[in-house]
Amino acid sequence: MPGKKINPEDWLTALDKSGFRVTTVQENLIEIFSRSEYPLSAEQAWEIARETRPKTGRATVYRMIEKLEKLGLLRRIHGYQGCSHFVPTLPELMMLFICLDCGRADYLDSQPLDDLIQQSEDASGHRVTDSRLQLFGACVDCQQNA
Amino acid sequence: MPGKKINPEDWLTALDKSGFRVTTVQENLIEIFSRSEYPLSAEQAWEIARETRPKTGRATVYRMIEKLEKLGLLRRIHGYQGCSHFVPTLPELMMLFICLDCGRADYLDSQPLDDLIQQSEDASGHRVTDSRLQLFGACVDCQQNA
DNA sequence: CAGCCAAATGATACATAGTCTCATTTTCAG
DNA sequence: CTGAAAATGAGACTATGTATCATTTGGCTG
Repeated sequence: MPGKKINPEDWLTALDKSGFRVTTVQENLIEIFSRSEYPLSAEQAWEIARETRPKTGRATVYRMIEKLEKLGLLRRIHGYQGCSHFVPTLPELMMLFICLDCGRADYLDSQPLDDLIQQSEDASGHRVTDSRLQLFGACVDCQQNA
Repeated sequence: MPGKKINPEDWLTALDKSGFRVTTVQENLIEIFSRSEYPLSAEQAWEIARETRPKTGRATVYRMIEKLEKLGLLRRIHGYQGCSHFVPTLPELMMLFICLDCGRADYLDSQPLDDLIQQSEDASGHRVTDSRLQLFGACVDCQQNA
C-alpha cells in the first residue's frame, strides 16, 4: 500500500550536509523510520531500536526525532487516538490516509487540499499558513478482507 | 469572531435525557466550555473550574469531558502544538480554523471538505469514515493589527 | 595516527498529562 | 425522607515527554 519508498542514505546525507554528525545510533533510527510501513510513535521506535542496540537511550530517540522533524525528513501525524506518530516526509506535499483496521498510512495527492484551503481563505478572509488533514477509514485491502 | 453560540441549557437537557444526573459540577463545566471562545484543554478547564469551585477534582473534569464527547456535545481538536483541546460541537458539520496569534477558533463551512473526501475516496479506493482537518494561520483581525 | 574538542549519548531525575481506585457525597425515584 | 446508584474528590499511579550532566564518540588537526 505505501507505494513510495525512502532511501536511508539520503537522510544520512541530509544530516551530514546540515552539519550534524553521523552516528551509529542515528543510522539505526533512520533505518527504523524509513523502513516502517506504519506511523511510529517515539516509544515504538525506541523499543525497536533496543532490539539491535539495547543501550539506546530514550532521550536520544526523542532528540533524533526532533532533529529529523526540523530537517523536514520526518513528519508528525495525529493518529485516530494517539497524537504523536511519525512518517517519512515525501518530496511532494501529500496528505495522509490511515487505515483503522491495519494501521497503515497511505499518501494521497494533496492538490485538492490546496484548492480547498485557497477556497477557505477567500471565503473567510483568514490567512492560512499551515494545515493538518488526516483521513481515517478502511483501506482497499481491508475492505476486501472484510 | 466565533459567530455561533451554544446554549448551556441544551447541554444540560441532553445530559438529562441520556439518563445522566445533572450536578452542579457539570453545570459549572458546561458553562465553561460553552462560553469559551478558545479551545480549552482539560487542564485549562480544570483551572477555570477551580476559580469558582476550588474543590473540583481533576478526574471529574476528565470524566465530564469524556461524557460530553460521547454525547457529541464537545469535540476534540488538535491544536498547533498541543493535541487535546475541546470546542463545542455545532449542529452543522464544520471545520476549524485556529488563529496562531490570538488563539481563537473559527468555524468554517465543511462542504468543500466533504467534496474533497469524496474525491479522495474515488481516486484511492479507500473508504473514509472519519477525518480531521484543521487550518492554522492569521485571522482577519490579527492580520489588520499586524 | 594520536590527541583534542564539540557533538552526541545514556542514565536518571524531573515534569506534564491523563487514568484508576475507593471512601464519601450527592442526586433523584419511590 | 430514605436508600440505591451515580458522581465526586483526593491522591496514588501510569505514560509520555524534557532537562541535566557525566561519559563516550566522531572527525578534524597537526
